[in-house]
Amino acid sequence: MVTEPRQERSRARREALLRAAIELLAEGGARALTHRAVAARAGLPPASTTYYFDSIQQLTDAALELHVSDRVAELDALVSGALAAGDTPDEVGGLVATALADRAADVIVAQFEIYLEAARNPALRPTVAEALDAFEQFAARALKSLGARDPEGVAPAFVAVIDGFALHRLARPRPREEELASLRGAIRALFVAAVMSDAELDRWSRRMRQPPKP
Amino acid sequence: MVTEPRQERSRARREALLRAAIELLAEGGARALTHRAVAARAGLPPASTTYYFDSIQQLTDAALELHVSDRVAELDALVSGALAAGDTPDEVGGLVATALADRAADVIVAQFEIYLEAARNPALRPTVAEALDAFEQFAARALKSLGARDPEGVAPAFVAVIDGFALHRLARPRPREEELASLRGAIRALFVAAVMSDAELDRWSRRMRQPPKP
DNA sequence: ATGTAAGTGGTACAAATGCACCAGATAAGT
DNA sequence: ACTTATCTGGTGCATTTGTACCACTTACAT
Repeated sequence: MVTEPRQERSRARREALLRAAIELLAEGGARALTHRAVAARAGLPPASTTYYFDSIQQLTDAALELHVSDRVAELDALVSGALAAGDTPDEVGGLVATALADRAADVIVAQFEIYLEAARNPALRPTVAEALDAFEQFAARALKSLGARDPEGVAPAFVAVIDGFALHRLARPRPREEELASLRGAIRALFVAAVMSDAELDRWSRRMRQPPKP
Repeated sequence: MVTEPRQERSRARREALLRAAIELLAEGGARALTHRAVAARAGLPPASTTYYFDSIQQLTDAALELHVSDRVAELDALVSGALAAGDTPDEVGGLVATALADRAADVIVAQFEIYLEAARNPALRPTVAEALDAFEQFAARALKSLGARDPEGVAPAFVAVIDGFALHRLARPRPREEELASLRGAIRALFVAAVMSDAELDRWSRRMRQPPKP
């Protein structure tokens, strides 16, 4: 068992190891997360990893948790900024879309690695759930301030579409303008649907062509 | 260099190794993909992996490609089925949403591992891009048959929201009904926006409350 | 049928990896 | 100042891993 560091320099070293781990994870996937590689990336002796963490799994988990809390803080600033800077809903949506589309790839890769790891390791779920809930609360806050009828109900879709776009962007980069147009369109679609009443949605839904029978 | 198998039994063995690799990838991530583990899972001797593949990386890539083509075939059947079975757009959307939400977790995990691997290994990009394009073409086909104004333009958002929901479901499982309601709502929002004209969208957009200045 | 290419299964081994250990240095509490 | 807990950096080792090797069997073309 390893206890939390009591000295400042030590705390900094521990954190350096975690950030090095995140970098390696983003660059090379879980395979790249070895004691030696993490220590080397952090510029620390090989044994430092085993001093601060009982196992490589524990190191990984701790790194994921740190990254998650970083992302929550980042989004907090982003949403506040967009709401303060944007004059119209489309502008706010555009600002958020741009900021999210411009995130560094390795940050996103690491975040998604965490989601996947949480899928197999339930011990990580509470941390991830907290982050996802936080993301959705930010979205709900923004949606509410724009007059959405059911901010909490729409928020998950909002976060989902953003992460979905990010995931696809990693795997198949598209021209930035095309990507942004798509993302803005999706955000606007969710915005509009969020302010429509059920009856109005139904009315529009009925305007769609019926699927042709083969 | 390893050539394609000439004998049927051999081809089957190669494929068994690839499917075993996908299983292991879903269960334990990239760390779990070792020669021995793959061979053991496939019930084959340890050396079979080195006979069929030059390196573990090549094995991994081949496995990812196989999985991708499986998913494309699966979606083909799904979309055709939903379009044939659903009477209204909401029904079609509901059918698709349900089928997608009910996919086995390990299938989705493997798929997303592939996206992330493509982010770091550009050699995989063409394969993944092909799959994403195929997904979007299916979506565009469905959207078009429902009367969307710009099916190709909306399709990426459609696929993004579906994958986004899937990703979040892995990391933070929610009650099935809640999840389905969210997903159906998002799909309906994209449907409705897809049949609205730009002018109509603008009109609705203007109905939103302006963000309050702090 | 028979020679050759393809496939099989077992073993071997160098390298990498996770983790343990420990002697000395450093900081914190008294 | 002194003592104790914490931290550091180096080395050692058992396991696991990737890959090479090879004797043997099976399938296929001639």
